[in-house]
Amino acid sequence: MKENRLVKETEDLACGARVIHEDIVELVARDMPEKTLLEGLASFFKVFGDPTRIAILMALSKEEMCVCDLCALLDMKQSAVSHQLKTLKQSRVVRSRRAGKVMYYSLDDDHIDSVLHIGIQHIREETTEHRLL
Amino acid sequence: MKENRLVKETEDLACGARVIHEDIVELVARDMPEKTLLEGLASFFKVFGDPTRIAILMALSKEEMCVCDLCALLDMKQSAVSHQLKTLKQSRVVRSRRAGKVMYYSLDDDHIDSVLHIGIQHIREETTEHRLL
DNA sequence: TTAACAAATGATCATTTGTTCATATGTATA
DNA sequence: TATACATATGAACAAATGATCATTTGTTAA
Repeated sequence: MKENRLVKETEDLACGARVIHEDIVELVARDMPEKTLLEGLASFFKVFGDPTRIAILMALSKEEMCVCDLCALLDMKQSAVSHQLKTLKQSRVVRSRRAGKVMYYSLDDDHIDSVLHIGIQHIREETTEHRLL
Repeated sequence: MKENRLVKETEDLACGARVIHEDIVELVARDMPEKTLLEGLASFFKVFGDPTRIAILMALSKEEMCVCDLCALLDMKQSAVSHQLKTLKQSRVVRSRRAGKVMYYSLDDDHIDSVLHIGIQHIREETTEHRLL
């Protein structure tokens, strides 16, 4: 039976599941990124997962802006904006520069803009597909 | 005073903040995406903000895989994997196809792979910069 | 139809997250 | 130095999230 070559009954896995395609699992396992990279990626993207932060990023993708201007633009408390900017900065998504009392924020590098635009493209194509189907 | 042209003292904003660069705020406000798009983007990216889901996506970026193989690869309970796959599918990040009892999952489109790779690039350059500074 | 199994789902619970309030820093200027 | 202002930060709390357990749904083959 050639099926036996592919199917391995392993009741003793921690997850309690059987492996159906042992070969593929091993192949994929071989070049899975390290846990550190997976976590790094997750916390990088997590930052994009909030509407307020996305709004901030879209704004900064147009212009460098200071905290209180962002407050006005988003109609949000200064504290809330500052907290979010801190999150964004810690993840190196945004950089800041001081000019007297004013702190100016801008996107850290071009990757940020790229990520945003791919997201927008993905969403637009989704809604387009709906029309086609 | 030319400063007065730029500075507008608006104590009556909901956010209680003053606008320092009124012109920039208005400029940026003009082509801010709609709230719907901002929320769409956020929930799209939110999906990338978890190590387990990133692991699943990295795996699927190599090979189409079924649920129990993912369980084995990630050493996770079938239920946990299924729940995450549901999340991924609802956000149209992943698609599924049934073959008998087995459900095969794969990335929804090329955007997903692009997003992942930009993330990886961003992280790599970060660590490179550290060495240079 | 029944047994076996792959996958999905609902409820639960500990943990994380985002906002708010109150307050603290840091900077410029009177 | 004292005051005003731009921003940052800590504590608190409601809301969202992810894993787990138990159970259900859907599919195949005996």
